[in-house]
Amino acid sequence: MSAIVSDALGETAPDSFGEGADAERAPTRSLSVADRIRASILSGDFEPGARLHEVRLSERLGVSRTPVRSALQSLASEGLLEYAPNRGYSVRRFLTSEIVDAYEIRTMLESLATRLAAERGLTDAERAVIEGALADGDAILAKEELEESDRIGYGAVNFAFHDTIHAASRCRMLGDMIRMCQSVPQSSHRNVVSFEYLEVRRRHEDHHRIYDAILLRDAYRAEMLMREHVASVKTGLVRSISGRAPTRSRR
Amino acid sequence: MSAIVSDALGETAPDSFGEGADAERAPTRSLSVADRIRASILSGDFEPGARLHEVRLSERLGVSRTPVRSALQSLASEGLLEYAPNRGYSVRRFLTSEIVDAYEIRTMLESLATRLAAERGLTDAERAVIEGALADGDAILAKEELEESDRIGYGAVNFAFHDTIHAASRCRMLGDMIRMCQSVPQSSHRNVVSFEYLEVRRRHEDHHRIYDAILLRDAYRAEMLMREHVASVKTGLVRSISGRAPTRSRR
DNA sequence: TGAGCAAAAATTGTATACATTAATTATTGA
DNA sequence: TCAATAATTAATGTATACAATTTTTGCTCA
Repeated sequence: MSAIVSDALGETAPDSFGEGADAERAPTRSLSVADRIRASILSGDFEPGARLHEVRLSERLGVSRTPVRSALQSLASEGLLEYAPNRGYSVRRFLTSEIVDAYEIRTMLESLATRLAAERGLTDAERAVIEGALADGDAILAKEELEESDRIGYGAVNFAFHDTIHAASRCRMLGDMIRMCQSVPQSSHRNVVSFEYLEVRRRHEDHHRIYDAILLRDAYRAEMLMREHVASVKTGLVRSISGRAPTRSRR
Repeated sequence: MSAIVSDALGETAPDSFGEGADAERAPTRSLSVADRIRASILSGDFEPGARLHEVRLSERLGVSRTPVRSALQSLASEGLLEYAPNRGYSVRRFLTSEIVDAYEIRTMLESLATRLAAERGLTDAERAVIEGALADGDAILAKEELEESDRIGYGAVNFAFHDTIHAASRCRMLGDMIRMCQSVPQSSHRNVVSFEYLEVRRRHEDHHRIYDAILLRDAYRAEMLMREHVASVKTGLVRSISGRAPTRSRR
């Protein structure tokens, strides 16, 4: 992987609860604890719906309940946990419909981010990261077939590409919202849903076209390309959720 | 105003810090305090950028720092406050560009919500609320001119219409995100930016058309109508920000 | 045996004391 | 007089004790 891309990733090792140097660098215990619990949840340490007991977490993490409570509140506001007054926090359950809906939302948000990035232009650093990601992806695909081990590598490429566009939109709120969408299972850019060679190559070609459109400042084309790009991933996901139609949220 | 609409509004009186029956009903102090501080900020009690000292707030509200801290964290995650580690919370400043960007985002989110509402259909109660709002708006506009006192009334109508569509999208995340957009100054549905008769009438006609499209389950037309509807409000806002182009965020 | 209820335990919510960091003021030196 | 720095003040961060609520347990009674 190009050094530029791996730098841009921040490379948070999935140190589930083992206080990585990363977490230790956080300015307060509350933030560090939030990072550690988040990583733990995303790596699947807790079942969906599982309660997170404040005392147990505080003992396990070696801090008092205060920073734990603060961290849990943060994670709930990120959409990772559910909160009920006097009953604490639990890992959020996602209905299939919510996962699909999150893709609908992301389709709109990412295409908007791409339009704004095209309108506002890229910095030199951002161009370098994207070009690195595109080159890395080209290299992975040059083999004409994909191994399971390429999943992580291409996941990083995919993440770097999209994340840099989010940053280039120069709109913090947009980045925050896209991050919320990504806390939904199977919706992270690191997770490449369908991993067949032709699918991945097609999506990588999309990346090239989107980047070209951004460089040419063709905001409308960039927006539409990204919309189709994300929407096609959603379609793939829906198809992969077996044959049955996505279940609708009850009420 | 029709009873149905005013019911649907929940009518949170702007009781800046006076613990309304509403806040008192909250299950925990943290939540009640958050409600009271939020109302206080939105009613303009604090300058943008003003620090919110935990001790002063806790004294003023008659609670300890614990629920105040929890409330401040909530408000920061809503986008109303800014947080810096070891330096506390302050009222978020919005650049003009951020206000405009929030409208761009809302345009996408609200049009998506409208499409989903059309696809998924309305409950009887939702139809009743919207029809009430439309009738109330018709009544206000029947006079062929608007007084300043109509601002609040039409604001309520506007809010009821949009809020019901958000609910009908059956997508909590979408509602949350639209709420984040509305914490941006001048971006609440209650705030009717331009209040000239012809402008308001045009927008109210939009409401009628959007509702028709939803009833007919014409998802694409409903989406596009809402997109244009919100975008036109944005355009009006940009025009009203005097002649100069909206300032771009630095960096 | 099971439903209903009461007591106990466990868990979250709040207050407060202390620790740590940032901001302010005072002091020293040139 | 001003700049740099030390001492002080004030603010936030954390730990812990207590209060209120929820959940569990075990009992009673039909």
